[in-house]
Amino acid sequence: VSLRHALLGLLAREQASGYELTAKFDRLRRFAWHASHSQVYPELGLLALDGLIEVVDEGPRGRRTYAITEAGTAELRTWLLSPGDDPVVRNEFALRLFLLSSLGPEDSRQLLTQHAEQSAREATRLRGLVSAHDAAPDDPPGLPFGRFAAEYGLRYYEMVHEWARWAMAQLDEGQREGAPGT
Amino acid sequence: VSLRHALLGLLAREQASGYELTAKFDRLRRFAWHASHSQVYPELGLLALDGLIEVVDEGPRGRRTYAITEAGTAELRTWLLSPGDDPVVRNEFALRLFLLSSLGPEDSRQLLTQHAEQSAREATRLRGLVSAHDAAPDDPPGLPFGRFAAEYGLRYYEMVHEWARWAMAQLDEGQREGAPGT
DNA sequence: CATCGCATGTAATAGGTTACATGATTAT
DNA sequence: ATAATCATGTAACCTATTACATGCGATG
Repeated sequence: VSLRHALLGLLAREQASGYELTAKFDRLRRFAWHASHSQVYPELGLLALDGLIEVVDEGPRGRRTYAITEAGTAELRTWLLSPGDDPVVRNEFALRLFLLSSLGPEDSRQLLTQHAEQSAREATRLRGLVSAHDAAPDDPPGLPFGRFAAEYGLRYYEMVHEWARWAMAQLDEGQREGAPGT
Repeated sequence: VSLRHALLGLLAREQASGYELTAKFDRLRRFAWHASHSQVYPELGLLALDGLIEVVDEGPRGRRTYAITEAGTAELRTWLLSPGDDPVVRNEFALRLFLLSSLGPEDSRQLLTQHAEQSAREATRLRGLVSAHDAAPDDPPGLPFGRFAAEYGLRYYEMVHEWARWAMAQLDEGQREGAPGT
């Protein structure tokens, strides 16, 4: 049940309302996790019942700001430091990359080109955010999710880009010989 | 509904039974997708009903081997070549990495060390498989999921490893100054 | 005073995991 | 014989998405 721990982790950084947490998930979605508000609100209620978080402020339109409690911090720490069984990743983008060799070489090349461009765009976007941040480390805004996370995202998309270019080169080579190694 | 397309993609490479497809998902799980047999078998039934796959062989203990049909190939191609909306990734490993700055610097360093080692191990394992494959490209076995996929996995874990080392260096630097930039 | 964004909630449906259940073949 | 692996299926439960529903507060 990672949603619990994701919420605890977000609240450990800073207190927030369900609405804000939902927005944070929107920025996490391309890298690690996602949850919609219909999942967030009930789970916040349960976490509060369990004493892992608490309401620390009530604002304008029914807004409740939650903060992590000591018990919550302990629970989060335990989870983060526990080994964690072998990872299960769900990544439709990667799935498409893996299945691409089911296509003919022309289709594959088209797809790879598309993915190479897409990942390059993402990388460029993140590079911009990162260098803006490094120039003026404005603590709250700017970066999607903290400096470490941004660096991770940047390196991830750079990696995908390089991989796609490599794969295209492989295709070209295969073309000139025989079977294009699956 | 990506399960359908994942199954179509796997069957496009080669015909297989539900049992074999389930095993393939086990090898895909750390990179792209997963499904258990209780999901696979019913979905194969539906795909067959829709004429996207068909039974081409019946073996020993009720074993049915499926193959993709022309309609299935067309459907897969359409899906693969369609742009695909912005990716949603679910990756508990990455989630842990992102939340790590919620911890104190000592805990963070411990976690990063752990992750650096884990990703190094994975990278080494894949590097072994890849070079064995490149030496003797035995088509069916050896690689977890094809040469392109193995390369992707390898580069992914190398990237995570480098990132973890970079993050640790950042921590050290932050230590010597003030706040460790989130 | 109208529209947009903030803010929360619930219900219906779909997707996915775990547990239960069965039995045939192969290897030891 | 016995155990391990192959092979499928279903039921119960949990997780997650989409749709429905409501209303306050700020901005133009």
